[in-house]
Amino acid sequence: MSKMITITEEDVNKWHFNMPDEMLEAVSNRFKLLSEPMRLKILRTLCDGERTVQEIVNEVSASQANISKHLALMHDNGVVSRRKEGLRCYYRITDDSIIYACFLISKSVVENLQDRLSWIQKVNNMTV
Amino acid sequence: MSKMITITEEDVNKWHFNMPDEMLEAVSNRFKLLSEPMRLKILRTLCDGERTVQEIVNEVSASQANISKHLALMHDNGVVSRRKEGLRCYYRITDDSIIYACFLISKSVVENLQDRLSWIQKVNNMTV
DNA sequence: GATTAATATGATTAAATAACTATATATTCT
DNA sequence: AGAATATATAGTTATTTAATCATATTAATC
Repeated sequence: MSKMITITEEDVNKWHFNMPDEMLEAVSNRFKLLSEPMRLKILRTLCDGERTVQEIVNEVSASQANISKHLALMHDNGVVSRRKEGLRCYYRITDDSIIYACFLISKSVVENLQDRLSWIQKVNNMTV
Repeated sequence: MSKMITITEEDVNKWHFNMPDEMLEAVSNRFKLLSEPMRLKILRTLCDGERTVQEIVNEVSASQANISKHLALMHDNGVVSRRKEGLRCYYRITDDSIIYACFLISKSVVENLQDRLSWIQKVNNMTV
């Protein structure tokens, strides 16, 4: 049986009833970390397991300084963890819920696009 | 039985293997929408069901112009939908996955905080 | 048709930040 | 010790954007 996660309606109710404003600040901050394509690229790479900075630099083809800053930012916020081994520094995703959230948002974005597409097609059928 | 959602490891694998760079752009954009405390406040309000602009303005105590702009932005991106009725405009969350994602991210943030707290406590026990 | 109410939109300003360049800090190897 | 390698960090610049104020649009009511 494969690893999986289940979210119930109660969970969500708990979320929106108990979430104080200060907490929203922290949550928005976490979302902000996920709102850069470059950081998502890095996370996509790390989905497979830990990687050194150089490996990430090669996979996403960006400057070393840039990647390093993004990793530092995500590390400071607990999104990724690191492990030093000699000269290398291995980064990994701290918590799988990040990836689950990425999946959910992707799904939502795709469904949105599909809705718009089908709407456009309907309009086309009407006017042609 | 309450409504619920389940995400498997295969879903996630599908995500990170099939996600092209252009899609990452769209996903990061969606995350960006969720990265403002004010917009999260609005969404938290909408969790209960549809609300007029005025109702939201009252609940989150911000200016009408500000709320209206945030709603317009989220509407343009398909995060919220709207329904006009006379002078009023009712907004609602388009897709529940948004809320599920909020829940996941909140959970991740809370767990992060707890980890740090327990670490601090360990250090305290050592030095006291 | 003028007035009022609800919502949306333009223009401006201040703050945040991604990318870049150059440089610094380890750590390993000779 | 010194060279080479991997990673991190300042400092700068350009871009984005949230909030605000003023105004415009739209719909209901008198």
